[in-house]
Amino acid sequence: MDMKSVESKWQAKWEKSKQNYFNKKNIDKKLYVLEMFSYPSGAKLHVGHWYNYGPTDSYARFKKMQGYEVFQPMGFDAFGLPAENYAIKTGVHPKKSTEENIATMEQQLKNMGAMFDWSAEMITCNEDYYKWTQWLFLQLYKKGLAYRKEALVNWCPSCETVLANEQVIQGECERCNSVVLRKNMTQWFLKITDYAEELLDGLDTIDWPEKTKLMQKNWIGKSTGCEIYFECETGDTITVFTTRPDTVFGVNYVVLAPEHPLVEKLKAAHPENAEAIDAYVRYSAEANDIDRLSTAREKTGVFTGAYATHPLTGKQVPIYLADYVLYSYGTGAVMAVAAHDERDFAFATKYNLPITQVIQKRGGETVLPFCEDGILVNSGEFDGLSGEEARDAIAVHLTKIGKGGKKINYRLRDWSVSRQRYWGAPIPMIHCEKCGAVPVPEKDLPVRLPDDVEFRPSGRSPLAGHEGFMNCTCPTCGGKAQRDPDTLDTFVCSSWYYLRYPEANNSKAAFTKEVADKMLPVDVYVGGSEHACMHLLYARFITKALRDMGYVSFDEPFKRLVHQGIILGPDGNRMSKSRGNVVSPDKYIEEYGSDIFRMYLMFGFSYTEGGPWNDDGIKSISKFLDRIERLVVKAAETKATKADTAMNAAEKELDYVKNFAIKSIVRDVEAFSFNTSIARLMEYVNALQKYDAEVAEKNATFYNDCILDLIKMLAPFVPHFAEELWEMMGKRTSVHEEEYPALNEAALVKSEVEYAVQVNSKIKAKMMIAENLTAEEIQAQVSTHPEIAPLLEGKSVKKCIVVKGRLVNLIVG
RNA sequence: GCCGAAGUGGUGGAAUGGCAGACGCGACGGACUCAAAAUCCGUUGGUAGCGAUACCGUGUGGGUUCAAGUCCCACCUUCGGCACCA
Repeated sequence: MDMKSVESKWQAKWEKSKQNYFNKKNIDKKLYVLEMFSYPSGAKLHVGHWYNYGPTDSYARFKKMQGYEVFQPMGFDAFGLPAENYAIKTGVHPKKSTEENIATMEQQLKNMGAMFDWSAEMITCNEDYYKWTQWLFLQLYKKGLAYRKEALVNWCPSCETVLANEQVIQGECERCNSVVLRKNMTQWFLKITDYAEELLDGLDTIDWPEKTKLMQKNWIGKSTGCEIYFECETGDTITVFTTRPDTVFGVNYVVLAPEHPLVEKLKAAHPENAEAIDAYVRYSAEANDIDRLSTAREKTGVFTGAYATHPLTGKQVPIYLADYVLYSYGTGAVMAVAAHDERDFAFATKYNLPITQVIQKRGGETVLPFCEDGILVNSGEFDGLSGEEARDAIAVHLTKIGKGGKKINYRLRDWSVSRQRYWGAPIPMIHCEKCGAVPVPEKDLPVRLPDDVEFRPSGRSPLAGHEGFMNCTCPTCGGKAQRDPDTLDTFVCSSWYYLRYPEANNSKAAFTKEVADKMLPVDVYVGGSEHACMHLLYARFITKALRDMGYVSFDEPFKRLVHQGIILGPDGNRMSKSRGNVVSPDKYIEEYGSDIFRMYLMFGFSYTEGGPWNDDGIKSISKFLDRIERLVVKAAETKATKADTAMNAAEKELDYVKNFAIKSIVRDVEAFSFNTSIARLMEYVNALQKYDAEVAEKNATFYNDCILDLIKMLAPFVPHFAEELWEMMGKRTSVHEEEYPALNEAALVKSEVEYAVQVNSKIKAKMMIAENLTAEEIQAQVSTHPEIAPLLEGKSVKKCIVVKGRLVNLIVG
């Protein structure tokens, strides 16, 4: 078959019939199947896109044949750094390169033959989309979930620009390899930490890979502990957070992060140490990511000269600064228990500080640092308690005396969304000298991204240099004001796009509650696991925030999540241009067509595992389809050679294989186990060939139905090929509008089943045994088997295990 | 360092605690052909044997069980995530 012409023929028909468009009339049967939309950074689809979209489309097509009204849209996540970097390198405007890439990719996606509803397409860099991204930001601002604060950003001193975290590769700028510094800048943040607890709890309600849920759980990083107040000699209170209040009697010193606000006061109180303190603060501020990431980095610190009072013992403990304490976590201060914390131990050893043991190992010698749970010693009234008892008792005691209490901390940080970049949605805020930060009124959206901007790095946001953009009037006081020169992180664009698809063309609203509550959540979401702690977390947060603002009624955006694996280069490494192991789908599409390419992707790999690319498998799929074609061509000409009577043995066998395949495929496709589904199809084709070759007098009606069922079963996997065969069989409709073949359980019941017969757990024989026998009858029958009987002679059967339909195990002695 | 996943023939990969290797690829043998391609049929985990068959076999070592690739313990290797989170 000439696959290329067959494919374009059917693609044209589908486009004309609009049969892949979602039909709102059937909304009560909706199934929202979504693949992560693509990022048009390269000009063409790569194998990864194909592997995500091809098999998932087969899933969607399969569900459609099962009677669901499938909604499967596609769009482009079109803002972002690669287009801008490309522009900086080549001078081509990001808008131009993005539009060209999208045009190419759209065509390639159409050539794939997926049942995307192109009427719902949207592109995040278009005004009619980013207008609503800006609207979303304003709603978050109104709700108090967007705020501005000074924060550290990645700064490339050579490019003179801020870098996103993803642009920092092992501490270096991805473009010029300069060592990235950290710099304080005022940034917009979204308050995702408000939802930390709910984001954690919600994980129990969704059908996601356990691995991904665990990654999110660790990322959110809940830890339960205690806050404890240490009175400082300056009269200030140093609050520390600890998960080990049971070790509080072992505190040897208190450590502040170098950025801690109290540092200035301590310096003033101890001018003799000011110089050393200043030097240390400077030292840690200059530490770059490479040093920071080094696991072997030695602990450093400096004594402030000041002391704090231990809340329970009243003892004076020295206050240190050390950058192994992070200002951004907990309270930015810790109590150091050298005997029971590895870091504190290392620090105390280095600076010759005392080490006080307060926990004893249960049964065994305590080797310091001892960081596990044990029995309390040297802890006054708490001596003898176990770790768990002591943590509770000490927390209760601290609360009673007003020196602290229980506290929960999360590692999750608020989401920084300001990007000092050009190719993104402008942040819809105005800065007025009189009124401060003022939101752009919704009626003035979108805040348009101007085209004529110098986007080459200059040390500030590209938009800041565009006077026409920057200068505006304050919506509150009418005075002169300036726009925010930053753009939104592209993850903001992708945090809500699934809400937009069902109403992609709504010009009055981002989406409506009425439609969203019916169409969402997304039933099955398929994409790479690399988004586990970014996009997938942000989207959950935004959904919950929108729910709290009353815009939707559901809690989670993606009910079920599936990650496809990664297709590696033929050498087993990740595909990369520098390795030269990139496999381009195009030449295979050219040679074999998209159906064969898709089926190979589904058959050659375990979907969630992926693996190295290999050319051999694709030829075998091509041959498989050739065999089917020959079978169907012949069947289309087959005339009845036998009266339409009851099935004979050969027909029963064929019917069995067919129904077995149906049953297996229904289960396996649901589990995204495409390779086994196709294996069952191959078995069915083998059985059809056998029947065709061996049975001279065919039951033509039966055989014809078998062939039609085969085509229906092929349809989700090779959609164009199946349409062509369907037409060959004289059909004038689309096979994709057919119902999936129904399972006939009765066909799977066999009168005799093969049992494996074991004696003392070793297989000795195989035997056909009637289906309806009791365990006793089976044992009796097995014992007469010529291979088995001699083995039982003179011995007694002590036990007989019968596994219905599978095996018999005789234990003899 | 911590957390997680995975290790199965020459190869891609299958196996609700119940016949390991489904279905393919490759290889070997055969049919068709002047020949080749294509197609069709057969064999194909290893070792020993003409053979029936026997023994061994799912990273390594233990264990639980009538029965373990699957469950438990320890270890090795690879991959992924986090990384001074108190």
